Amino acid sequence: MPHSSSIAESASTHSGFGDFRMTKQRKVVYDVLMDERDHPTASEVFLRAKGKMPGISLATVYNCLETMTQAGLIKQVNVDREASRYCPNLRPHAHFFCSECEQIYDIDLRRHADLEAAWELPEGSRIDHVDVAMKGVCPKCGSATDLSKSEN
Amino acid sequence: MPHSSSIAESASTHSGFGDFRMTKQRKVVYDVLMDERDHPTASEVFLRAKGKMPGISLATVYNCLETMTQAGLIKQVNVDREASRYCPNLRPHAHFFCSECEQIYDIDLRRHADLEAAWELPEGSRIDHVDVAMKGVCPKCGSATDLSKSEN
DNA sequence: ATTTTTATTTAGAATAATTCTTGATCTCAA
DNA sequence: TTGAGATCAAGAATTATTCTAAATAAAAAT
Ligand SMILES: [Mn+2]
Ligand SMILES: [Mn+2]
Ligand SMILES: [Zn+2]
Ligand SMILES: [Zn+2]
Repeated sequence: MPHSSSIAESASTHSGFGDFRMTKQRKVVYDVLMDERDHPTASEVFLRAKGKMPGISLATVYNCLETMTQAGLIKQVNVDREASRYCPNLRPHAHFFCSECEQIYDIDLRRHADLEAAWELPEGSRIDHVDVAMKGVCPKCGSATDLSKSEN
Repeated sequence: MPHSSSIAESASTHSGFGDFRMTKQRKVVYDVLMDERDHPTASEVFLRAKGKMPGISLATVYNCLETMTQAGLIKQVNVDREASRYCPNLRPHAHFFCSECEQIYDIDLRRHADLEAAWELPEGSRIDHVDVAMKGVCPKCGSATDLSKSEN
């Protein structure tokens, strides 16, 4: 048996595809997302990936992010019309976007919380996916802003 | 007293701005959204607006949608990376996107439902806005699909 | 091991939604 | 009426993303 076996090393296992290959490039892109779980954009992933594999191209980064999203290994996260960001956290979670530091934070669902119960869904709707995005100010920026506002 | 007084006829009243003018073009764009509350894109609004005001330009439609969004008269709705759609429904509501008919439906919040309670928000977070988007199949398409699937 | 097939990578061109620029036109208020 | 600021309009520019086509790499078949 060879060395470590992470989720990223088993190929077609996790996808809905019969043929998803965890290539060197895809591994690098996946590792970039796992290294810093800060929801980078494709361009940011590209820059970081070049550190590990100088020859990789932006097109390939886009390809990898696309196929891995399709395969369900990562998630694409959209905030308004900004560039898509990517997230390797597969638990169901919401995203909190701090408008001060422009960081995106993962927000976990409370146990037993029923998301769909809060909504007046028409009878017979089939829900495949629920996307929750919150905007505001994170605790760190909130206290910093409070201080700068009181000193005037 | 002249004719009807809708929300769209009072100018700076509803905005955070000191100077928002409800111009002829903005009224046309607003009325397009009110006429068919189906979340059209900017291009769709443009086509419909030309019916009421042939000389209007796409740039102006974009400008109107932008300023009216800023003013809080309408909402911008984003589904994935697709073109933004626009919605004049100011009540807090979620959006349901049917992947069959590609229609967007407004989903109202149940009374007394507490959206933020479902999430493990870090202490001290300030939430300004919560965005909920659901994807699936609407009742109409759901039953239609069932029939076409069983006849084979 | 060699060939064949298929998937993937890559660079650059193309696309599409949106934003920007600039000058004309309109509106408000002095 | 006149001047300042707001808005409109046409087209250029931007930007994230997708597409294209040829080269490369990996898997399967021989
Ligand atoms: Mn996330
Ligand atoms: Mn709506
Ligand atoms: Zn912050
Ligand atoms: Zn439908």
